[in-house]
Amino acid sequence: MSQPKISDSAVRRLSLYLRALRELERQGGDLVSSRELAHLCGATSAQVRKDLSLFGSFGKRGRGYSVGELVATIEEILGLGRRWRVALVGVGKIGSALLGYRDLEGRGFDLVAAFDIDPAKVGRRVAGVEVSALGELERVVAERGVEIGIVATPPGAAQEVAERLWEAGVEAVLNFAPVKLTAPGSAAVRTVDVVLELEGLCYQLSSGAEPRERRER
Amino acid sequence: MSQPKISDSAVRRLSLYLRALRELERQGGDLVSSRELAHLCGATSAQVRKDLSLFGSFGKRGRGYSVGELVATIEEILGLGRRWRVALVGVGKIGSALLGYRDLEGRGFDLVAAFDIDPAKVGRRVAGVEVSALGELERVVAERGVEIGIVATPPGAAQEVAERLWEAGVEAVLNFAPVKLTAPGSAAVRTVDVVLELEGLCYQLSSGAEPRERRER
DNA sequence: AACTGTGAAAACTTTCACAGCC
DNA sequence: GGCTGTGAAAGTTTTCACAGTT
Repeated sequence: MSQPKISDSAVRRLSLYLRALRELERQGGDLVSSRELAHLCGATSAQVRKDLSLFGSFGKRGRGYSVGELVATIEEILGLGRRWRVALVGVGKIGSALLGYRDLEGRGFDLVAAFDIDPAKVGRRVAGVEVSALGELERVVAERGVEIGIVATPPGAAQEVAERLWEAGVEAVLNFAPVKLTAPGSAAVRTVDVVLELEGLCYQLSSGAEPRERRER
Repeated sequence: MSQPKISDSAVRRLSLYLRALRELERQGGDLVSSRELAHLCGATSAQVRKDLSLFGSFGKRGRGYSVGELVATIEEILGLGRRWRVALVGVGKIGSALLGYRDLEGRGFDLVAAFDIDPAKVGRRVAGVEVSALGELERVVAERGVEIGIVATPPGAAQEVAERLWEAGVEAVLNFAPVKLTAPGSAAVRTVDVVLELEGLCYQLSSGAEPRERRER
């Protein structure tokens, strides 16, 4: 499965659908229409159907989609049918907040290692994860089979840390440092930048541009 | 200024350009070509020129763009020619990390209030900001002229908190809770969701889809 | 009647390629 | 020669609208 190459925004929407579907499942929902699901996610029904139809026909005409099946299908599409091993580099404020974010586990992500350059932090346990010395990165990443790295270092260190992660075999990096990471061809990178998001909000406030509404008649 | 309505991704790129330009400015850079700037931001030179040309002609043919002028121009476009007053709701792990994130101030955002429902936290100062009771939200937001709200509450409380912020006159919300916020027409909302980003990385890892590279010959 | 799946159309975004200027 | 600014072309994403299914 997962053949078609889909856009970044389609991947984002699939994640949103998944989140809504799990909530429906929890509430005992059985069937859901594209209209309902769209409403829950701020999309349109046509968009929902199109996104899903790229991967197959999962709905029942006249009735809708089975919530349970759709959860399983989207998990499969996104590669979430298994658990992922994650390592965190940089146990500062954001890093600690992430270590304490128990939701990750519930969503299939196991934080199996944490690193910091500060000797005062090394050896401590933060939210159940032992902090290792930065020098141990390569060894620990290999030993624990880390697949995803989270970079939460100061900006000046981020590129180097990311390179060490790639070198050590980590193919995906989630970056919280406000810098552009230059990655080798095959690696996946996403950056979360709070200032950038705030600036986007300012633009909307200043330009008076309504955020284009998606309405469903 | 700021007349043309530009896409969300264009706004994001402008923020990225700005970040790179400030760094260039700090290093004493004087002129920059669209090629260089693109390289620093992971865009293409044509994209940079197009983005900027939507707002006017700021470059000098044959030479490039003045770094200083461009910083000022993009700040103007994004509405960053002034300071913005921000309030945080939810002083948990993420909330505390944000309060401690001194970079916000350097980028024009003043954290002027923080709220929490937990009486044990109310009255404390976190990173120089006093935590107020949630019940005081309306009063404090009005008194301090808050313009942007950050929602860092548990998911169940996020919609209600956001509604109170909108009611109190806050027109922009940055949401860290993993839920879709339903906003009144004119309000601007952005959501930061770590799990969603991780899921996006998993898709790339599993599908083996190379993240389309942007190369400049 | 209700709803999916999907081609076709529309809208939007990015890239190309080159005239014009320094 | 090097670089911007920009129409036109190419590419991508979203929306429409309806045939087909239960």
